[in-house]
Amino acid sequence: MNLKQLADSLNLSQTTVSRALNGYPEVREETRARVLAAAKAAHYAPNSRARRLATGRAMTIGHVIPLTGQTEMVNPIFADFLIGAGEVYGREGYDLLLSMVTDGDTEGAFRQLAANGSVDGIMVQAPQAEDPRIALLQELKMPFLVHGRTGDAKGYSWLDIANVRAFRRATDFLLDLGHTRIALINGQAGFDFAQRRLRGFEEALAARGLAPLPHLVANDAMTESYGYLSAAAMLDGPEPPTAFLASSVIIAIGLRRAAGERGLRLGRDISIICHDDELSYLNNDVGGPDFTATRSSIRAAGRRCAENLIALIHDPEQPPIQELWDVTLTVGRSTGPCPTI
Amino acid sequence: MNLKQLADSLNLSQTTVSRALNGYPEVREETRARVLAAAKAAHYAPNSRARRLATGRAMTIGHVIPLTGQTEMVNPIFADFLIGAGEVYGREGYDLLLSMVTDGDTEGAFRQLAANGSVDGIMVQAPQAEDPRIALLQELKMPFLVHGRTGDAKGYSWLDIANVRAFRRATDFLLDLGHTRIALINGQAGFDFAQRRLRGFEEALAARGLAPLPHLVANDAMTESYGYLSAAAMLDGPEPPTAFLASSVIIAIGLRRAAGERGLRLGRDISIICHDDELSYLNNDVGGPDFTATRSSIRAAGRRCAENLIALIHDPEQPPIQELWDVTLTVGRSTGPCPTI
DNA sequence: TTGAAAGCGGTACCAC
DNA sequence: GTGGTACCGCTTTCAA
Repeated sequence: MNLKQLADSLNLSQTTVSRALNGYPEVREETRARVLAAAKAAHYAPNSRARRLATGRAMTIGHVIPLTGQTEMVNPIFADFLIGAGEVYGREGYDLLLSMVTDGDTEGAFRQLAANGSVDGIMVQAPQAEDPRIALLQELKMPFLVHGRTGDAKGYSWLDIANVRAFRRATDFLLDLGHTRIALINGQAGFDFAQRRLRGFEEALAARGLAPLPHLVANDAMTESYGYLSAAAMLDGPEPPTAFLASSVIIAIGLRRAAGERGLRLGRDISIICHDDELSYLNNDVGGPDFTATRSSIRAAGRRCAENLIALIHDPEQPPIQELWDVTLTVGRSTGPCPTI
Repeated sequence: MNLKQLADSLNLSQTTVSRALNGYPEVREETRARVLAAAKAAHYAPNSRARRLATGRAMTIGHVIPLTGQTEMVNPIFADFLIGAGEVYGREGYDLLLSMVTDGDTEGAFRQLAANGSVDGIMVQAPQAEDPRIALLQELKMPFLVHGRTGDAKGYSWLDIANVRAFRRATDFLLDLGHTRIALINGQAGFDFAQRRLRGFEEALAARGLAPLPHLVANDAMTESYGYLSAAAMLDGPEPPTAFLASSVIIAIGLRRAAGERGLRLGRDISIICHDDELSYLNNDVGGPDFTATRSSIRAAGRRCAENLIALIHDPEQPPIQELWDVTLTVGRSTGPCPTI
């Protein structure tokens, strides 16, 4: 059943039926009711391909995932962000186009999406401190929103958390408890967020005349085994840390395993503050059951990014959206307070 | 730049240019070369919206993710399967449409996708033993492929692993080591895979005159905390298990933590066999660094499912594709052999 | 080997 | 309020 057939069956023109279906005001209410009833009865649904061609809009938003080696996006974060964004897209009538780039040619993928008009906008995740994707998307005049920022965060739209502030505060918290040997298990150094988190860490230490201990700072792709291995090495090495600051839940899972194996109980023998990217979450026990809090905050981040990207698509001329989220420091959710030294 | 403009600039018809670009044989090679060169120079890319309308194909495959409560798909598996499938789709010129269903109305989502023609096929994941999605998609005449099976696996296409065999073999392995108190940390009982895995477990035990110990069998959504809590309870309770059979890496992560906290070393004090869904993986230490093996096998599953779904879309009349993957039992990858009793 | 023209199924402008 | 009709940009007969 297509529009023409529906219109014929009602003895109306396609125009009128289309207007009735799309809520245009100039249709008589009685007519609209008839049309709606007939459409429902016939299980009519407008062909999205035709509609897209006619309107010139793809009603689709692209998420492009680079799959090259280390830089690859980490699982839990990736999935939950996607889910949050997907919820909003669905609600707003947009489809989510997920594009995997395996050959490292993200640039080509963007150009392709722009040239063949299959998306109305693109979500950019995990920006590097200097990220060529920004300039490219600007050149392509493709609406986009970045989750996170580059070092120079001017002239484009992004949503990010206040990484420096979050890590300064978390470090302060641990310092207040008397810790002096605090380890920072950070993400890969190229990512902007990792640089900002390090800065927050350094600033808090500097304010008390301290500096990061080189053997207690690690950078790598945020995985469980990285958390485990780096924590194990630090705990077994000289001058082991008395507290950890983990850059992600996934790291903290490994970290928690290393601590557990050594009989160190969280919140008593050792402090772990886990930051979770995104809407933000900071605690000392890596979340309650199933990381529910973390997962839902990441989803919330996905939702807010999606909402803002859609706003940008609807009005590309608006000034850049730039929103900084502050982090909530939640402590002792299930393991009690962090230990003092 | 569209086809008409490109054709005009070459003093050719749209027809010829289209044919040249799409590799039709009746174009003179010289003409084709001219067209190709001009298209490249002009950065021409056919408008996908127009092409989809004209061909009647969406060149898109839908993955529908239900987000209702417990049944929700577990993160790592979800993401890696998606990545594997996405690789293949991209290579074959298909887009991946990801649709989140938040209100529980998966049926409505399927009907919508079918009616408005925005996908050419649908990938179905995590089927229940009896799953209404199968009949619905058949009724809608929408090509689909199921990763996993229902209890009655007839009349539709699926790829699945040999769950019964895998769990029988894993249980046998543990029994051969002398274990008698083996715990099974399984997925939710409604899922077909959980039922088959239980069956394999039971069969292996029965062959030696044993039966599952009720206090050592657990069913729930496969999460880290579920693995942790159920293992902790069993280890601290009466008649603790000497070996675990975990239904997923994510469970095994939690399980490993519980063991670690109690000073039990894997492969020495306790045996853990972790099964990973999908293409399949079975070992005693939950995979090497970063679960690389597990993740890549799940991706491989995604790839194979995608390839088969595309084959099905290209020829919907072919007999159902039904493929059973056998599992490899890998032991002692990094922690040595499993302990004998 | 090439071209003219009729779709594909909607949307939206312009009359009435 | 309703209808006629010209697109949207490409594919695909059918003719030449």
